[in-house]
Amino acid sequence: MMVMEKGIDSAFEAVPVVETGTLGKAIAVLELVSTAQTPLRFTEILALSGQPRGTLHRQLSHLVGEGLLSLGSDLRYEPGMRLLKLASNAWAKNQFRTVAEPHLKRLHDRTGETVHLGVLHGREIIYLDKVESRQAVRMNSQIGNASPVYCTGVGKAALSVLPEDRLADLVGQLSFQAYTPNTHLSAAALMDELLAVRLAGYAFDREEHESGIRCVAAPIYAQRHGVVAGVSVTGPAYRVSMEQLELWAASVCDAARAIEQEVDVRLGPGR
Amino acid sequence: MMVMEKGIDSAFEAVPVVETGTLGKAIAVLELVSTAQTPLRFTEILALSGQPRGTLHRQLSHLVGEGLLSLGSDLRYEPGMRLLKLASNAWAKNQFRTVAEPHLKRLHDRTGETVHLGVLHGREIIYLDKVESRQAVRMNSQIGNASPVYCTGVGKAALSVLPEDRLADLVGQLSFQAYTPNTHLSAAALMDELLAVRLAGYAFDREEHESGIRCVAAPIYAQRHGVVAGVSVTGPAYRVSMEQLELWAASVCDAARAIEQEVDVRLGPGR
DNA sequence: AAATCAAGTTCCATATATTGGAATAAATAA
DNA sequence: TTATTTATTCCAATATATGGAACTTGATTT
Repeated sequence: MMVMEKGIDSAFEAVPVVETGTLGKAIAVLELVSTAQTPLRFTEILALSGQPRGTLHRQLSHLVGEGLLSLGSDLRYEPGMRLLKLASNAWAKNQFRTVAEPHLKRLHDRTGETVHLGVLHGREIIYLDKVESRQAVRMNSQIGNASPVYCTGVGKAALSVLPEDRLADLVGQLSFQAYTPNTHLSAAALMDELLAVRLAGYAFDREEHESGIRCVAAPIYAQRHGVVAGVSVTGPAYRVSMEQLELWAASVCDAARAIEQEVDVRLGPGR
Repeated sequence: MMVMEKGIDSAFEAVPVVETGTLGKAIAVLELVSTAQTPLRFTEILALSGQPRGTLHRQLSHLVGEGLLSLGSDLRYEPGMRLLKLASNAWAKNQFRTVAEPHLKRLHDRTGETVHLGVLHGREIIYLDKVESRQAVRMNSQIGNASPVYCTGVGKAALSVLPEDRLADLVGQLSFQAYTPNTHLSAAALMDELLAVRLAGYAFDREEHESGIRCVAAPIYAQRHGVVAGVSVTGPAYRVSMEQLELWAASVCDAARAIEQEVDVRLGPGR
């Protein structure tokens, strides 16, 4: 039943490959409610989840009892505060993030643009940290945010260092969506670009995820820690030319390599 | 078995009052790992959790399978990326936060100091949002962070609007810790101050949680939504005098009342 | 190398919690 | 009021979790 070697699974699989029992079903309900655009009523969840009434009712009451969901007086379920608390802990103590932090700052000092740190989780990139020029818009909006691998700089950088078989697996499971006119829409197109990324050692996002936003990213492969990740420098197209990004590529790669090394030193042999 | 009226439970109880079955036990393990200062090995968790070996092993494997924990190649368990993703969704879509946001910004514009929005969850305050002057230090550190009710401005403000019986319950369960020389250390002392807070309509934090940090806070009681919360303006003692805070109190109260009203309008009758 | 020890994993009969259909109750509308 | 939708509770059947013990694995010592 355990099909993967232990340890390095986290970066590759989000959807359970192992049995997760009743917990898995409960978390599926949690995800459903937490992904919904607006608080849901019992019947709506019933329809979406496909669970039997009695079962769903108990699952929800358990989730509410744990503070993972909250039930308003209007009988609508929405994500609970405990999720924030758990995640806050997770984020604050994350060793990979802690190690990377100063390097992100330095990269930001050099470029003056927004720096992202994202890790590969299943078929998505989850942003772990961000250093922003000024607090222009919402500052936290990005952290914990999940974005597609195939149209973000960090995503393509991360993919470029995956072992061949893992990559094939993952790309096979992707479904492509045209966020902008520049978004890659086929596995073939993506694989083609990954070839170029592997040669250069860094990846661009040429307004593929969001019009008017481009970035340059470099991969971080912390094998021992089972982390496949990436750093990027992002900016608005009107201010940051592709030539500029090209010039920054070296710095981004430096930062990535520095993080990689420090992670290996700090979390590697010692642990 | 259900002892509380439905709907308004979320703000008052964090620890399960209802049975939460196997989910509860799994989440307890998750919390344990996620609260630890450093990634834990199986045996350490075994000792801390008090569960039998076989049981714990399965719980952990389910949590890992769901991406809530991750297991490194060094056989240490640490919080998984999925927590961040779930929380990010929860935060981004939180209606209370969304409604409050512009009011927080306005309050920040008026005062120039850091503005916090925190909600009462069980015996703690969980920070839901923050508007900061400049990105001095870590900007995200505060969101999702849990702080004691008895020594934060937001905490005392929130307590001041709780119904008598709920308040008694909650205060009875507190255990006090001296974060600074100014921290209240007894239920009596806290209740005394709450009396004053109720009269004034706002609360101070006189360097009770962190030396050199003071704030003024006002309560938000969104009954319909089952939310007890608070807004605050926080600053370093060297720059912000108590007199200054006193002057800001009116603005803070205005913001709180505005949020209260808008929540009632937007989430109240319509839903 | 072999032996020892510690840490992690699997096994399986038993106990228990989950399951899910159906009945009930509560809220809302006609 | 009655009708109707929606939420909650009930309970026998069943699947899942439980937990002690056996087993593996890997490191350390003799």
